[in-house]
Amino acid sequence: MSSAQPIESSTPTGGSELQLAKAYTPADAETFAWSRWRDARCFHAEPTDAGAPYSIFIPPPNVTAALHLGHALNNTLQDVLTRYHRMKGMNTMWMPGTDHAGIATQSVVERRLLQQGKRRSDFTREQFIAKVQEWKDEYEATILSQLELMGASCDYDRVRFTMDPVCAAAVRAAFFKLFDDSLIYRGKRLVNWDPVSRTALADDEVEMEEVDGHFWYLRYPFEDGSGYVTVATTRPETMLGDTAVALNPKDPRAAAVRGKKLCLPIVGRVIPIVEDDYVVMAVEQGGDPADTKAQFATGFLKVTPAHDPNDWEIGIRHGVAAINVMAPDASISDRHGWEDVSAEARAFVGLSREDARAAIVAWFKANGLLEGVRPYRHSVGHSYRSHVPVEPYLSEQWYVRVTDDRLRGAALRSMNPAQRDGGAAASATSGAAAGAGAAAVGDGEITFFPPRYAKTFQHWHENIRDWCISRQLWWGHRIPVWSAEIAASDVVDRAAVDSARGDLVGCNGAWRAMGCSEAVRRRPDGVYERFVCVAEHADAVAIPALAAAGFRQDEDVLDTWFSSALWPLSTLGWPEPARFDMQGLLEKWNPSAVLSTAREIITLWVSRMVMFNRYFLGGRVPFRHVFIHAMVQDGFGQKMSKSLGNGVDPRDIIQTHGADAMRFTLVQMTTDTQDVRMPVDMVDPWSGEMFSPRTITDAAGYTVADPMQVSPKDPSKQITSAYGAATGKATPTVDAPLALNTSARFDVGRNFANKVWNATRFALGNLTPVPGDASVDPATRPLVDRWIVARLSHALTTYERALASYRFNDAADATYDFVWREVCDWYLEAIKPTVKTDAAQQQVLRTVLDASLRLLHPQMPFITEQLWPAVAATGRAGLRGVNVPASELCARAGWPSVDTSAVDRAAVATFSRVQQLVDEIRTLRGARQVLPKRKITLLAPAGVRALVAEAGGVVEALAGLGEVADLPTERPAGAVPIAFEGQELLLVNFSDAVDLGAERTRLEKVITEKLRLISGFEGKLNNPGYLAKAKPELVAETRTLMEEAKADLDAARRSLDALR
RNA sequence: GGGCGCUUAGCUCAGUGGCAAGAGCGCUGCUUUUACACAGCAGUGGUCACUGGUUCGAAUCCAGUAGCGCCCA
Repeated sequence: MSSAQPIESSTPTGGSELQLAKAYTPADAETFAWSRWRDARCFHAEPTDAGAPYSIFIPPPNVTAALHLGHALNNTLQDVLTRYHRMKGMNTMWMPGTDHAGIATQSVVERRLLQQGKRRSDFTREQFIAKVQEWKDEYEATILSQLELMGASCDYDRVRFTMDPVCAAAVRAAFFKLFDDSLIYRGKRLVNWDPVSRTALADDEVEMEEVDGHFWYLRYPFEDGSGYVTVATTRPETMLGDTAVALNPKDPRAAAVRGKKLCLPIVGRVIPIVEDDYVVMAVEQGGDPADTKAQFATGFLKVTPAHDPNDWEIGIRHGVAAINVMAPDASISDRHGWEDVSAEARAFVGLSREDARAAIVAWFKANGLLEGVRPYRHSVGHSYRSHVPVEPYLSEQWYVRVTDDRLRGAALRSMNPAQRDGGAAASATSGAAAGAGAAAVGDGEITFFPPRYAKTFQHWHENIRDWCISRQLWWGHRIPVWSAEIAASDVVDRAAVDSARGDLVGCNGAWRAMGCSEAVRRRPDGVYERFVCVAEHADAVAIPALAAAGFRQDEDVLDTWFSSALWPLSTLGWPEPARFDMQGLLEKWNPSAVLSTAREIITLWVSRMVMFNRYFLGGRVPFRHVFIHAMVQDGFGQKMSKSLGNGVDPRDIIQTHGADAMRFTLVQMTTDTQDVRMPVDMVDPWSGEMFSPRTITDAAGYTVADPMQVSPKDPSKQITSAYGAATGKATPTVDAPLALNTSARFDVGRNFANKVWNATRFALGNLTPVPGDASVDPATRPLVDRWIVARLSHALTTYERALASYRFNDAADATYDFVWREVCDWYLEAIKPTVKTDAAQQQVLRTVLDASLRLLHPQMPFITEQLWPAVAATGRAGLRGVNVPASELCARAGWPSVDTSAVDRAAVATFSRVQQLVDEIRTLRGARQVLPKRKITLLAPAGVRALVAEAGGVVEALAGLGEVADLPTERPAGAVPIAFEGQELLLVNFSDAVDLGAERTRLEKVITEKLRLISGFEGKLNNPGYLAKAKPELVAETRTLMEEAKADLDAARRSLDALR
């Protein structure tokens, strides 16, 4: 710590209080707290530590970029849970780490290389991976430092990366077992193919561009010569691969063509007519006239499963073949699956797709089968790399058979039965297992918060498709399979392989003896192929042997989610903990307590973790709760993104508001009903002040900050917005510096932190350092002390209940209301006159303060840790029935508790009356603008005076009373009446002269309000249905309220009369 | 196209059948009362998106309409 450290303690024997700076400076607390936490290693957990296990696996952030506000939110919530349970005494471990994010990371690195004029193909695989590795190292370090800045209490000794050796071992083991259990197979799939770079692209690497194209109307004759149908297409060159024509079953012509066959022109292939809902009907047949597609459609759709994703789906639904007519360079080819090449069709083989399009259109025209051409503007996917149109291309990929009951069924059975719809469907999907009747390990153990997300999970699994796990990338876990073509004579069980119709058939050969798993298949072209999956421990022996035998390793890597799916296993050392010195972790911390994540990832990640964890760990679920948190959007309901320049960097917020302020605000805004809008403000680089930027609408219709802004302090000074910088529409310069994004929302947290700081400062100034006496019994204390102890208990209970059901905003509000509204506004104000001289009251204050810091710690760890030693230096906290066990560190302190014996419910009720009385008097003071210094006199009946007496000076102090006396028989001149519990009280001496006009206005307002109330009550009480059916105590309560309101009304009327 | 949500004060959001609809920010007035002006006290502000229904009673439950968002296809 620097000399700016705001805490300076005097000599212990000096007896004087500690000195704190007037304003809270977050940066000091952040440095101070981390130095203590690090020294104590207090976030490290060992399986042998005491306490029931509580663990959380961080959703590993991608190493593509620094953490954004969404990460800040999710990690704050996880940290709140982690710190809370640690304080509860559980054996708490929060596993940190990062994800290699295959496609995303490779893309950003390739994009950066492209700026230097280089491509992936300029490097060897090893060189390129080294480049990506550099990027990863940089961002992994950034991310971990961000987690620390935010105060995340991860077990940093256990940081994992999805491609480090521990995780890689798990990937190898998992793949091997799935392969060996025949849950992995080869399948076909359409990928986004770039014919120039000859690579597959991820969906987000495809850029949609508007293109001026055409619809060609082609005639396909019926096989029986009875005429033709006309199909419309934007891509006539694909017709060589047509295997059906589809129309909508609702089309009026459907019955007439049902069962008929068509003869595909040029090729001569006979193809069926199928009926499918997907087909857009032409306007004439009942299609939507407002739908552009319907305007262009004929109602007949050519189906080319191998060259169009929608046609692929139709092909699967109707069982028609997929015929690939193109080579990887997108030229027409008869060597990639097209076998029925007619003599006429042979002329097109070898043409580029562009030439083929022209030639085919010409052929249809020449043969009188071209019905027409219409211009059509539509969007076409282009490669972000080569900028040519992307070709949907059929290719062979590796799949996991997640539709198997051992995976899909297990995931469904893991659901809490109370959250799962449809008992019948449930037992049907459990298949054979349902017959056994007994629930297996892990069944029914996963509960979603909020519950509605269980539906997403269930629906996903009921409609799940097999999972394509291969990716044509270099960055990732390489698929551990070697393959080679083999002679038919080498196939041992040829009959079984032949009857498997292309599927892999496991076998026991020489490779299995070497520790590998082996399978053989017969390809459609009749060639036999052997696949060998190598287990990691067999690498040294098997790989050289495979290479020598002519086998080649698969070039592809695994989908990123394959290693992510193993996260709860791999990070704990599965399958060989001893190999990495990680014994005991898996048993202790898997299953974890909760997975906290965003909803978009339920299908990609949550589902797969459940399937894998259950499959590899004997049915165990990876986590018992799934908490889905809200999304943070900008002030216009738009996603925060780099390109819109509306993102808020957590590091900027930490700098301007402090980490605790950011955390508190994020926790408080996390409700479970809806997403949260965060209006984005900017920091003026010229003045340092926050302001709301001018906005414009961009081309895509988004509301964004104007690229150039002016300083709110000095309109002659220019500012560049993040949107301007992100889009290149403005460039930050010395004369127009970049403004940081921030949000005024975080002021709430900053103000609260400052309040906590100053409340503590006040308390420290009033606490005489003593050993502390925990035997002080709250029951012997004055009303206000008994009240605050009861309210502490209430706050703790509310907080605990809220966290138990992941209602974070309720938890934050509980702390805010208790600390600010109750401790600061009432308790501290109430004890000001007495606390300095009352040692027992000091013990109450010390204890309330100590417990408050503990209560606040999970959400505001830094400020509480910094204040902790100062409070401890005043003496041992604790009261009879209020337990706050001593601790060196707030982060390791026990969670406070209040025994029911120390909770005085009567005190709460009485104090609530005191608050009402004070409020009434204050309202009048406010209305009459009575100066705070002026002491006024209250004239009240005996019952009210007794209440004032019981409050022990609190009413006098908070309402500014100088004297309390009995009501005189005659109303004194200048007395102003107020209503309290249906009685009339008088206030006198509050002003030198009564303003009659103002007084009349006030009373008339009171009368109007009371009349409104009374009419509401009367309406109810005159309603026979209400009297008959509502709960009796409710009716009685209404009557009481009615009586009070009437008394108040009468009093106000009398006062008004008196003024006349 | 299918699914899941949302619409409450100027703004951001609570409030899942019962007192008179709440909080924070903003705004207005007063107060620099030695914890805090990043504050205190008081106040202003709402046809609970719309239409219908159930109920003694609806912001809350049901149905429909409109708008917005997300996921899947």
